[in-house]
Order: sequence, then structure tokens, then C-alpha cells
Amino acid sequence: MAKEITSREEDYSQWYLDIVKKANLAQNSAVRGCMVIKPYGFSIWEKMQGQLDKMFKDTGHQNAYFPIFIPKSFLSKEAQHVDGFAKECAVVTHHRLMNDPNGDGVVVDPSAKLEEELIVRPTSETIIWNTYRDWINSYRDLPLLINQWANVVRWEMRTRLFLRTAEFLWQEGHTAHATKAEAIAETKQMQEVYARFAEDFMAVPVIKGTKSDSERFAGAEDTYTIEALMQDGKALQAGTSHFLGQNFAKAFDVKFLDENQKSEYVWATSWGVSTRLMGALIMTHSDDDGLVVPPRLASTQVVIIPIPKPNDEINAAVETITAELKAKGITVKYDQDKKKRPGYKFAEYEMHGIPVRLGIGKRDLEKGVVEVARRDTKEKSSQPLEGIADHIEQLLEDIQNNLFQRALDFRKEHTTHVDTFEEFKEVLETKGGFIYAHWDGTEETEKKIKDLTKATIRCIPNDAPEEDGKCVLTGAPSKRRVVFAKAY
RNA sequence: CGGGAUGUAGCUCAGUUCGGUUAGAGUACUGGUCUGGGGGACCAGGGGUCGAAGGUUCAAAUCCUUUCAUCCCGACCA
Repeated sequence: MAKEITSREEDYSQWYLDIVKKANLAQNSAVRGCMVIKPYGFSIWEKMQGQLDKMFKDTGHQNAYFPIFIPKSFLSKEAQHVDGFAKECAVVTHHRLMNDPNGDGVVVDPSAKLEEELIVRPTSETIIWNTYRDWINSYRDLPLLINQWANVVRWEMRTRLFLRTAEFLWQEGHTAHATKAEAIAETKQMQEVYARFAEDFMAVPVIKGTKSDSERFAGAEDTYTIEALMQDGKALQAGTSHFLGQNFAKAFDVKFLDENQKSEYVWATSWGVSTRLMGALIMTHSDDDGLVVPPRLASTQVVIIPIPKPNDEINAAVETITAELKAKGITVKYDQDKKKRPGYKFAEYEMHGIPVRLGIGKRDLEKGVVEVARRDTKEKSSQPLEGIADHIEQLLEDIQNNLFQRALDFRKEHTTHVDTFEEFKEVLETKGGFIYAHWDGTEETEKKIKDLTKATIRCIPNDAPEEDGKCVLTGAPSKRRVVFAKAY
């Protein structure tokens, strides 16, 4: 077999790359660290975008677009922010090419040097807050609730398709508020939106929490995160929502007159999820036969395969089924390719993770049934043609729920509470996953644990109960457990 | 940026040690025949600047120098 996938057991990271490649999701490009998202991969991203965009609008946000280039000077206005991003910025220094005077090809025209260099945005806080200064004068201008869908560039040293690429697609919300409380409420609301999206649509269970000082977004006062667990026991940060305080308002001098005619700095938030979610989707559900896409994100939910190939009788039956499914809003593809054999198609659609596959042949038609195969469990059964659409509608729902439940069970099995550092290391080495442990709250301890084990604090869970304990490393008193894991 | 490895057909790789006709295999692709309920068989065909540049030589995928890229391990990383 030509399209074999490396098994997860054999080499997890190769398995991931095989899926991305063989399910036609993405490929490496001519530019290091940048990827080409292929049509099938993009169709899944589009489904994600569509749903997220709806959720943003339902919570009162509007879309806008800001430029890809940021004047260098903007980036240095917020000290922590520049520290966080300076090392990974692409910089535009010239605006013209010319023919190489020494031969063929083109060279940068030295006379076209820019007065001020432009940074390709690694994130848009600075240019957006520079714009907000003009937009915000009064409390009546607030809150300002804006989102943008864009690409950003971060010159990462080591990249991996979808999980960390030099350029990636994302959305970034940037909101401005009159009060601190309101901004914090917005930050939490968006964390909630992300969590709901991850769980209800991606079928990926997440832990909601806040970041420790060292893991916080550069320029934020608080970073709210959703953390997912991958099948290899490593954590993946799936989305973040930042409470920015008045940091950017002060850096860009964005003030408003409140109802008491007092001039105040604006309170800010920003929040984002990226094409990295594709990586989370792949690594949560897929198996050694290929991608598994939850029905709610599948661009094609049902594929119908004529066995062994299309004929008038089969076509007629398919036409009926297709009409019934479409009436229910289910997306269907009928694969009439005569050159490829059924077995080939079965494997191919499994590779692509299509949730439900129908097989129809002469035998089935004689009995008035159709073969229904579900991708998640790979179970097959014969179902009567009568009422098939209802059955499939229910089946898609079952698959969606089953994927979530399966991921949740996996997470439960890979979540451990530990009280000693010996246990901590032991669990990390044997089964990985999320480790709930006490921590003394200092950055030194956090760093030491990271150096010793490679595990980092993924978050301080929102729902962590108060509990007296001792730091797993130093033995200093602690009030609650935090979540540790090795992370992507 | 350090340590290691690799660049030969779309993909996976052989050939490089020890230089010698026209550079190979599997797979994928194209056409045909037979097939047909889980990645079919056979026949025929197309496809290469051997990563790039320079050098040594009668002769370079093979030797030398430089360079670029990719992968793995570190460092780095919302």
C-alpha cells in the first residue's frame, strides 16, 4: 500500500506529519517555515472560521481590517510587548528591486531604502491601538468590539505544519472598554466562547485557566487560556484571551471623557485563535488510518460510494438519498469515479476523515438497504433505505458526541494529581498528560521545574478549589493546584 | 545559533566506499485489456540540470571546496 501512515506508537511526530500530508491538509512551501494550506485543509479551516465568526458576531463584535505592516517605532511603545516579539520579526527595509547590474536576476535597489522600517505584524495590538486613539474620545464610543481575520508572521526557529509556522492565519479580537471590570468580563467571555467552540464543534475538551507570569502574553496583565491534551500526552494551548489593562492605552495615549467629564485611559482586551486549531483537531481525534473530522466541522459529512461502480439503478437510489440528506442540511458527496475501485475509495475517505460513508451495490438494492460505515469507530452496518436520512442525521450527532466523550475519557485517564516531585517526574515520564500539583507561586520554582522535567505550568484552572498543600518542588505552602504538562 | 544526519523521478529510496556506456527500482501518473463488496493483475508509455556554484579529471551522482535547504537533538518560542 502506497499511502501508509506511520503508526502513532512507532513515531508520533511522523504520524502527525503523515496525516497532514496524506489527508491533503497542507504542505511545506518554498519558504522555510511557511505552509501551503491545500483545498481540503482549507475547507476545514473555513468551517472553523464560519462558526467562530458567527459566535463573535453573536457576542456583539464587528469585523474590520488593519494593515499587515507596522512602523517599527510602534512596536517599541509598549516595553514588555517589544521584548516578547522583537526576536521573531520579519522586517521590510526596501520597496524596490532592480536588475542586477552584474548579470542576471534582480537585486534590492539600495536607493529604495525606507526611511522607517516596517515590521510584518506578529500581532496587531500596536497598529490597532494607534488607530483607536482617533476612534475613541467619549464614553459613548465604548465599548469598541472589533475582530479581524488576518495572517501574521513570527519568525520561529523550529516550525511544524499547523502547530507552529512562520506565517499563520488567525483571528484577533481587540476591544476597548470604559472600565476594568467590563474589560475583564470581556476577556472571560471570549475564553468561554473559545471553550464552547473547542468542545461543541471541534469535540476537543479543554481546561480553562489563566497563565502564570512567565507564560503570559507580552503586554498583558492576565492571559486566559484554553488547554487541550493531545494523544501523545502533551498539552496544546488552543486559544488565549488577554486582559491588557491600560498598558496599550497608555502606550498609545488612548483616553476618553467619562460621564463625569474626567479623562481616563481605556481598558483593553485582545484574544485569538489560529490555524493551530487544525493541529489540535488532528492530534485529538485521528488514528492510524488517517484523519478523523468531527461532523460539525466536516466540509463533506457523508460520502456515497457505488459498488463496484455507478450504474443507472444505483444512481437513482443515490439521487433519492442525496435529496433527503440535503434537505436536512447534511453535506453529501457521491463519488462516481469509475477509475478507482471501491476498496481504494474506502481507504481514501478514511484517510480524509469523512464521518459517514455509504456503500451501495446490487446486493443492497435487492434487499432495500445501504451499508453505513462510521469513521470514528469504523463500525459497519446495513440500514434500510427507508428512513435513511433520519438514521444518518442521528448518526452524525452520535459521532460528534462520541468523539468528544472519547477525548474526554482520554484526558481523564491522563490527568493525575501528585504530591511529591518523585511522583511528578514518574508520571511525566510514564504516561504524561496533565498533572495537578501544588506550586509555591514563584517564577524561580516554575523555571526550575521546567529545567528539570521540561514540563511547564499550562494554567491555573479557573475552577481550582482552594486546598492547602505544599509546593511539589520546594515544599512551600500553596493554596491551590495548578496544571503542569509538557507542551507543544 | 551549537551537535548530528540527509539532499538522486510527484513520493520512498538504491547507486557514492573504489570516478568509466544512454542514472535505476518500487510506488504514483497516462493509455489499453481483463477485472470488480476493503488500497486489483497484465501490457505499453511519459517523467531527472543527481540541491546549487566552483574546482580536479580524458571522464564526476561518485573526489575536493564553498554554499543553500530540510530533518532530528538542544537553545528559542502567546
